[in-house]
Amino acid sequence: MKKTLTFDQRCHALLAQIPKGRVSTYRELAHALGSKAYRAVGQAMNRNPNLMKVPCHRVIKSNGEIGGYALGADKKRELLLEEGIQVETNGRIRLSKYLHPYST
DNA sequence: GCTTTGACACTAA
DNA sequence: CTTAGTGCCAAAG
Repeated sequence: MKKTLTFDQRCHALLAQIPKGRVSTYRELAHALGSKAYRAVGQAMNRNPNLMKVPCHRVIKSNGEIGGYALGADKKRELLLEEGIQVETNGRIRLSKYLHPYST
């Protein structure tokens, strides 16, 4: 039995901690892992970890923009609205209000 | 084991 | 505000 958890897997783990109606950013996520692999974090999502298991749609850019999504950024925006997350007319999200604070 | 690929971040102009 | 360029890291080829 080995863990050898890949960077991606660790991202999924943190992602799973994000409650509904809350979001996180690629930067925060990477920072929580003690890395600056902002890009790698996104990679983990794009590789479709488990859309049913990991709330990939709750991860946005550090500047508040929606960012991308494997199923389309538009779809992602819908999901976020479903979560009760308001999106500014400029297509941005107020991080100061929805950003999930990690325990670490 | 080096090269390519990205759902990003940051700075400068 | 936008555009362009550079830096960053891990996974896949």
